[in-house]
Amino acid sequence: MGSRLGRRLPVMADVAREAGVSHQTVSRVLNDHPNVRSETRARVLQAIDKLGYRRNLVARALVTKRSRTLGVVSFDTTLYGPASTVYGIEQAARSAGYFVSIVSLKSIDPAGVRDALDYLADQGVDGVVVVAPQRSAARALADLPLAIPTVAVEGGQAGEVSVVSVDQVAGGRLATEHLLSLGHETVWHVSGPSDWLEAEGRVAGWRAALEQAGREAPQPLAGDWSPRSGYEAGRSLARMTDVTAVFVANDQMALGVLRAFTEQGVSVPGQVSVVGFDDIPESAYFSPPLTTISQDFDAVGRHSIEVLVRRLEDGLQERERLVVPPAFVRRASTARPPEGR
Amino acid sequence: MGSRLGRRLPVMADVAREAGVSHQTVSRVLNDHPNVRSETRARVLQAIDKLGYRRNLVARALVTKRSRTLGVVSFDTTLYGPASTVYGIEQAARSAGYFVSIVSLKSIDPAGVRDALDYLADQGVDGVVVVAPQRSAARALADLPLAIPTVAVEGGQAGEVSVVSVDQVAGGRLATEHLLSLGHETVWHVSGPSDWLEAEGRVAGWRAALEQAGREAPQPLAGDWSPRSGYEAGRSLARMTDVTAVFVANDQMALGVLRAFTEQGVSVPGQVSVVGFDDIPESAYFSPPLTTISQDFDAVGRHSIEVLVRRLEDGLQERERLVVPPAFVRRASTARPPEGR
DNA sequence: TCACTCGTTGTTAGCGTTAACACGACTTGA
DNA sequence: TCAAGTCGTGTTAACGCTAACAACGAGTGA
Repeated sequence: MGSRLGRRLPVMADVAREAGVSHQTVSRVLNDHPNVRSETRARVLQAIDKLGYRRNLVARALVTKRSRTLGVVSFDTTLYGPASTVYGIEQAARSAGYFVSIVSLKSIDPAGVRDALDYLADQGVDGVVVVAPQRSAARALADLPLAIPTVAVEGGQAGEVSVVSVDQVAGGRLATEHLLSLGHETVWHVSGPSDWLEAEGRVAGWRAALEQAGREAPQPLAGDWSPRSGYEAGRSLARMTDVTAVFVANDQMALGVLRAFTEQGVSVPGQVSVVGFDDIPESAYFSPPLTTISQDFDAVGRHSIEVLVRRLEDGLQERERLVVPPAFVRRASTARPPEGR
Repeated sequence: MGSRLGRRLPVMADVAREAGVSHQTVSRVLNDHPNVRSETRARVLQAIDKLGYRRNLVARALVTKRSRTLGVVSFDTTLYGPASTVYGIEQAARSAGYFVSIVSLKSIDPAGVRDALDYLADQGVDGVVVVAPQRSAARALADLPLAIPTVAVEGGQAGEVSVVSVDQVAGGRLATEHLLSLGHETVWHVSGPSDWLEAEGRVAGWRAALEQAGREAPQPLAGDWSPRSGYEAGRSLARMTDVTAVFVANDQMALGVLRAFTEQGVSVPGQVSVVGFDDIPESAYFSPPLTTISQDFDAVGRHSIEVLVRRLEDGLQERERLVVPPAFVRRASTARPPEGR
């Protein structure tokens, strides 16, 4: 298969010689140029096949100034959300004919984002998707002089970049309205870290739903997305006798909340109802199975590539914003409030 | 910042002109060539800074025939294990000065692996890490005529490729021995899909530990890593009155098992003890917190890059195999067996 | 018949870098 | 003092591809 050791890989000129044409004709065949006689084309293709020739994309990139590589900058791809988004991005990019080069950041300070973009720019990527869920990252992106077409995922409002995101506010609303509709007087909230845009959006949705129903919004408890922080919030909540419904900003923290409630003998959903966010694969098997809000990460990834490719290939200039709606998933962690609590 | 619109990016010749030297001298400065007068070097650096020059890595790759890009082929990076491994790989590669290009496969048939490698080869990667946890993928890899230096993660024995993996057999042993040491008569097993090498290794470790203790190995129940399949296995186990200890091949399935036991009124660890595998971030907050085996995915990722870079830069030819030991994590899902069961 | 167009192919000139070699100015040692 | 290094630098030629243009024969309309 063209790997006879010690021989150098065939180049276009070798194919040309084999087919008895010029290397430019080979190039034309490879690039589907219309003006090539079909007989010639066949001869070239046969030579390509015989020699096991593969076009050198680096040389091609040098002359065309396009590498057909997209960069992805993301924060901790170990987390379910980012991992799923990046997965969606990668699938979409590949099927659009682009390679994907990834940088995943431990901490997402503005300098980190800047460095990552420089790094990718050096590599010669044609465009970049930045998964920038923190406000600071989004701001950094907005302030940067962007030499390369860029799309932000969950990237806030500012700046010139296009943004694709899940409607977090709607998600927070959905969760809260569900609990209110079951008859709960009010809904408590365990939020994500305050500099995360997603956390902010969910808080806003929760607050809006309460306000609309004319209910008082209790002080939210702040977590950091980890089950551990949910557990701590859960211990606090278990001590308060007037809590009957909690909207937790992600499923992992909800797991911690459930754990704390179990330990304290608070029954879910008997005494307290709990709603999570994300719909991770595990949440259907929590005890009890978790009612939650699902985000279509895959769609987010796909859309971000669509937007980017539109800009790259059709030369679209105006900035786009695309919002993916979340979905409500009813399971067993929510019920009507208890009679006498 | 060198981004004055409408002007083309500066190239080496521009820097050379600015500094009053030849472009080759600029190249020497950039590549830390020793024979450059320090005064000249300073002048060049100043010109680089003034023009905001950045070296074109594509042109460089064309002439050096090395792209400083590594490819990663992985199966479903949405799963915690692969995601963490890929994360470790990416970090290690970047700090070794390599870019990382990712292909994540939905299904990992041999043709898929082959295509992914071809695809990356076209892009001009210098080396590849294949996360190949299925036997079929490992076999495909072993059979392939590998034009590019390749390292397999969890890749089995065959072929010429170097392999980095976690010692799954030791993990299975650890889990089983722990349960036996608590006084359980025997240990049941919920395994992963049979074509996964990891599943196979865990089964082998479990079987070996039982054999060594002179116990009968019950028929293992086969799952597919999902909480759902664990739940189903759990329902079967709950019905059998002689089960007091279960080793589940991953934490997600263990979650399903716990859920089934809870539903059937089987108390954990009161009546049945459960051990998982992986130590995902959630498992400390399961009900009860899960005793499990932790795998250092990060170390696996790092080692795979070390092996690859050794081959790339020091020209090492012999194939290496590196095994990372798993660790036992005791939590609250295991206890002595009940008296009269 | 001639001028013109069109389809097909070849020739030449880059893209921006590094490698290889050439060359003069110094040093060094006999 | 001269042959033989070193050092610092410049010149030229690739790397493998595409873009731009040139060339040529065949068809077309006047």
